[in-house]
Amino acid sequence: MSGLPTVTDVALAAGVSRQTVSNVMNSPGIVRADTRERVEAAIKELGYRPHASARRLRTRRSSTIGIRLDPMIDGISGSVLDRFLHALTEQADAQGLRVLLFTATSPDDEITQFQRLNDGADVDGFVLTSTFAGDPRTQWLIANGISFVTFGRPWGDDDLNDPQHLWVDVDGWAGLHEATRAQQDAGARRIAYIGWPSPSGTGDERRRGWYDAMMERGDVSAEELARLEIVTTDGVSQGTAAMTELRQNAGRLDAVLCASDSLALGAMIANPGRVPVTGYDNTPVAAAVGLSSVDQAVDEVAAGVLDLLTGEFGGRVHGAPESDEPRHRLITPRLVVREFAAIPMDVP
Amino acid sequence: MSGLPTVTDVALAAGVSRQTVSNVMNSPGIVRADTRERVEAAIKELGYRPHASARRLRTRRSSTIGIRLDPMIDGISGSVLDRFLHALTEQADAQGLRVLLFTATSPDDEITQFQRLNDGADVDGFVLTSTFAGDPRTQWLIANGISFVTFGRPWGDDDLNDPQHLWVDVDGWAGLHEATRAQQDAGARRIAYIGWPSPSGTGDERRRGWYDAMMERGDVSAEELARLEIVTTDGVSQGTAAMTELRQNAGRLDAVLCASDSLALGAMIANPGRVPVTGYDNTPVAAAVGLSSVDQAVDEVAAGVLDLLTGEFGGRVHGAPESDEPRHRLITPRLVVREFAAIPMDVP
DNA sequence: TGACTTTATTTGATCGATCAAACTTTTCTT
DNA sequence: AAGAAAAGTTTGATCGATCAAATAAAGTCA
Repeated sequence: MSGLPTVTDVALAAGVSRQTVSNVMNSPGIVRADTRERVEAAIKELGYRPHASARRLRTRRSSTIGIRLDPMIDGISGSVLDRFLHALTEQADAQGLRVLLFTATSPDDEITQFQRLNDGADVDGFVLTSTFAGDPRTQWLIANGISFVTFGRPWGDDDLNDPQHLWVDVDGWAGLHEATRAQQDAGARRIAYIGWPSPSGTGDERRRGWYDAMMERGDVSAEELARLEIVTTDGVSQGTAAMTELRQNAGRLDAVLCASDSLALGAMIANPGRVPVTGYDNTPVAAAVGLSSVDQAVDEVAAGVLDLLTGEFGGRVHGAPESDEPRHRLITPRLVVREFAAIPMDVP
Repeated sequence: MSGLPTVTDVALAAGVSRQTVSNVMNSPGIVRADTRERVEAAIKELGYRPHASARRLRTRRSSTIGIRLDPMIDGISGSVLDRFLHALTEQADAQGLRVLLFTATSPDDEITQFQRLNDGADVDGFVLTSTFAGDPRTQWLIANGISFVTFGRPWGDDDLNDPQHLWVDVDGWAGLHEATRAQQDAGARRIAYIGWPSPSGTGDERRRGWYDAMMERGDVSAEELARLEIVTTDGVSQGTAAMTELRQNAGRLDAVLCASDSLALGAMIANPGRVPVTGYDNTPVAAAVGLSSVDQAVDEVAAGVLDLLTGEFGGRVHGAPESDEPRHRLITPRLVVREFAAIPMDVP
């Protein structure tokens, strides 16, 4: 025994066979108690650690999940995915799963990577983020029978209930509905919304949350509501511009809700009246400047992803399709309320 | 051939032996050109992909590097490590290396993970972040002959030139020196510095950059300089407090430099005089609010790390110790100057 | 007790690739 | 052109674990 100890070494030391050692590690139940203890002692004694690659070669599974690390975009909202990655890694670790990162320049390139990692038995499955309508990646994975779970629901028409597409998502509707309610309960009537142009899966959901809550209360007529809504692309300066426009055209404002923290930060900058502003994503920026925000609860998302991936359907996408356990999780976000602290700022 | 094609399948198809196929992939030089083409055609034809785990079992190397994903701290500065991770993954991918994530609850736990991943042939080496004085991790890795590179120089007394400790770091001194110079060139004389308590490896470096630049110019006496310096722990509100204190006790302020973007953001909040504030890390927050900041150039850091890891010394830490190629890289950061945009804000 | 299960353990084969050494072909010497 | 050296290719063994099937031990029942 020159290098690290192997099963054979342990078997020899414990006076049993290789297979028994293997059984102690993988199916302890079928080994008699006293034998098991002897083997466990030998394992400890020799400091034995199973050779992961050898095991993978034989079992054809790697206990590793692959996830693509998206390129950094603006940075503010990008941190949500980073936080998700943290949560995922932490929880995967706790289950003995490893997380392998990779990058890709396009969806097609990403598919190439899927193939490479899957064929090499590098990973057992994938976690996808940033899904979009007509996403070729999910189609390819399904066609090739590779396990995966998406963070983000499928936005295609009839994909939502595709039994082969497991997904976890955050209920943006509920998030904005709650945020709107919170402002209403605090006495606000005229609550504006700065959102993204349609069609945008997530954006439309969030907008609807605000819209429904407003309509339910009925404080504002439908026509007035239209004046309280502004559509713009994401970004801090866009938020500032939108807020300026609202102040000029929307009449009195009791509160402003935004589709993202970037927009919210921008809105705060042009907010001398100190109207309460609420963002979305609860990014570090929101925490730093004391901005209320809707928190996506990445921990719960990560838990859901792993649950689906390793659960009844997870080992293999095609496993046990007859069961009727739900194939997705819709997480309700949490509203984080912060004092309207060191803000507002003045436009120079 | 039921499953995926193997070397044997390719060999059969190309009319050569397994080993020749293997040679085509690993040492193309020793295979005759026409044979090689035939094999390559067969590989393409069959869509053959080598089985990563099998290869690892045999070669005892994995082409994978492990990196611990630090727990999220405050979030603002934490994004530097996330950006580094992005850069590392991207560049590792380009070199055919994979990045495996893991988490740990303490340095000792991290060492346990090192052992597990190393023994299982899961990784060839590690990238460490957030090193500190007397770090047990580097000692353990050196003692066990495991390859690693740290992002962050060793802070122990005589470790800096330890030939077994490869490291890459950003020259904080140069960063603050340049930032100070930039303000001086713009006409500023009385430049304050908000930093961290000593001893702090990185913090002390940065402070010294400011201090040296101030002394070189000689606009301010040493006693006055002491009044222009404030020491505090990191955080947005600490930055606000420090700025308030400076305004009360330090006399006229022409500019303020901070050890972090968190402090800088805080400083800006208590900055009605619109004194130029410069942060450190060039985080998304700095970009969003239009704050000048020192950029750590994570791309260069990542390149340096990979270079050291895969280079002459990288394959094995103990490899070729007789060469005199430098065993570390000191990256010069870049000052990112931004207009003092939508800020300042007023304290309510 | 002896035949018959059930439970526990062992043996031989295998996963897919590469290493090391043997072997064959080509190229170089003189 | 014969013999030596170099280049190219093939064969058998091996990495460390698990699977599948065979064997041994323990427990059950008439």
